[in-house]
Parts: sequence; structure tokens; C-alpha cells
Amino acid sequence: MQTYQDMLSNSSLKSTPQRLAILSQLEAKGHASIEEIYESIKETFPSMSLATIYKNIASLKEQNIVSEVCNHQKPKFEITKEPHAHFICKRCGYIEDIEFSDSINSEIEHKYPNSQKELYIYGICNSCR
Amino acid sequence: MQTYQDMLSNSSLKSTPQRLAILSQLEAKGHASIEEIYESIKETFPSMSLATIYKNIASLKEQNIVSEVCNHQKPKFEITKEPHAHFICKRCGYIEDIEFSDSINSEIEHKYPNSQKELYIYGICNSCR
DNA sequence: TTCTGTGCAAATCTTTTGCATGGCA
DNA sequence: TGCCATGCAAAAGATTTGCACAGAA
Repeated sequence: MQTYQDMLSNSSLKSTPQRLAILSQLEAKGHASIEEIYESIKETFPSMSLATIYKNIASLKEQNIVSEVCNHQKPKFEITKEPHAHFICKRCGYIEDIEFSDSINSEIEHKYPNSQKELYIYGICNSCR
Repeated sequence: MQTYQDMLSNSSLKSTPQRLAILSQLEAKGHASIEEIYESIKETFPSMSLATIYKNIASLKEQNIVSEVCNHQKPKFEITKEPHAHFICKRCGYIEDIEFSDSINSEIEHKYPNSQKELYIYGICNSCR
């Protein structure tokens, strides 16, 4: 299993406490917005700057270490994992990782071959209903 | 077939040249961002204000006359139609309306009943590849 | 030691709001 | 005529940038 250190040294990015903190927050929360990452890191790491989070999310995205998840509120981020689908609440922005049957996956692969695709379902989650 | 006038008078919104212009731009373009709508309306309707577009998109969304389509760039909007799926390019934001087989639709309906769901596929479009 | 990363503050967008005026029903 | 809608300008929010200093390799 790859550590954050490994992920960073395999990329062109240096390992810094700020980057490790961002990655471990993303791991803990699963999905989080810039502001959410900032607020929770600040508690234990008060010198962390918001600009640093913006810059690092941008470089971690470029290196494909984190991925952006679209929703109807603020953009959220997750650590890049095996390809998987998302269920996303249109109202509150709640995100859930989901799996589909092989038949769906192959129908979609057939329609959109080699397109690095991700499947999303936007709806209203149980607690918003 | 419903005209824009009909849509507006069936809602609580008055018919104004600005609203009609926004709806006809959305119809012409299929999908467009606030800025794109603004730029193209301004050509023939220079007094149109950007704030008016923001306000109207918000009220047209509330009335479910237009819908928001998430992508990795700026939010885009479309006139609300029959439920349908979208293919969206992660790189350039290109949006295409798509249809799925009944088997996919029913598998998804089974997993997420009554959740006003919309299916999206994010990938890389042909011209970006 | 070198060069990238960080933090701050300023700059730049983007979006929202308040208010006086205009225009639809 | 009564209200809702518009346009402007200001305010508020979100994101990016420049630069001097700090710290990873």
C-alpha cells in the first residue's frame, strides 16, 4: 500500500507537512471542499494558509493524486482511487461512492471507449427528502 | 408545444424581453454559462445587465424552467426537458445529451428510487483527445 | 546549496445585494 | 395602478498572483 510520502515522491512534488495534512484530511473526510479542508487543518495547524491549499489542490490534481468531484455547490475533492461511480445530492452536496453492475459498466464502456469516464448520479439524498 | 410565454405565465414570473432573450439563447446554444449567455445577448440587446442574468437564472431554476448542469469549469444551464443523461468533457466542458438503454435506467431506478436522479458521464471528448 | 513551497497581502474574478426607476399585467 | 423586474454601482465572496522568506532534498 502506498503512503502519501510515496505518492508525492513518485510525482514531481516535494513532501511537506502542508501537503501531508491536506491528504490526510481528504482521507479522513472522503470528500471535502477547499474551505472544509482549510477549517479542519487550521485547528491543529494554525499557520496553514488558504492560498497554500488552493495551490496544492491544483498541483495534486495535475499529478492526478487528487480528483475533483462536481456538485451543485462548491467543488469537492477526493484522493484518486480506482475508478468508481458517485451518487451526489443536488441539494446538500453529499457524496457517496457507489459501484455498478458489470452490465452497466460494459454498456458505458462500449458507448464511450477510452474516454477516462466517470459515472455520476445526481439526485436527492435520503436525509434531504 | 409550449412557448416561452406559456412557460413564464404558468409560473409566477412575468414575461420580459430579458427573460425571453435568456430562454432563446439557451434554446439556441443547448447549454451555456452565465457569461456565455451574457456575451451573446449583449450583441443584440446591449442594455442587458449581467446582474439581470444572474437573478433570472436563479428564478428560472426555482421554477424549474431551466436546470443547472455541473461540469469541471463554470456551471452551465439548459432549458428543462424530459429527463435525460449527459456526457460532459472534463477538460473543455462540452456537454452532450445522451440516452441510455432501459436496462441501465431500470437498474438505476431500482438502486435510487424516487430521488429525482440524473445520470452524468464525465470523460474526455473526441476533440480533446 | 539549490530550488520548490509557504504565507501574506494585494489583485482579480465571480456572484450577490440594495435601491431608484421602468415596464408588464 | 400596483408590483415585479431591471440596471447600476457597491459589497461580498472566491480564487489567483507576486514576492520575500523558509525548508525539503
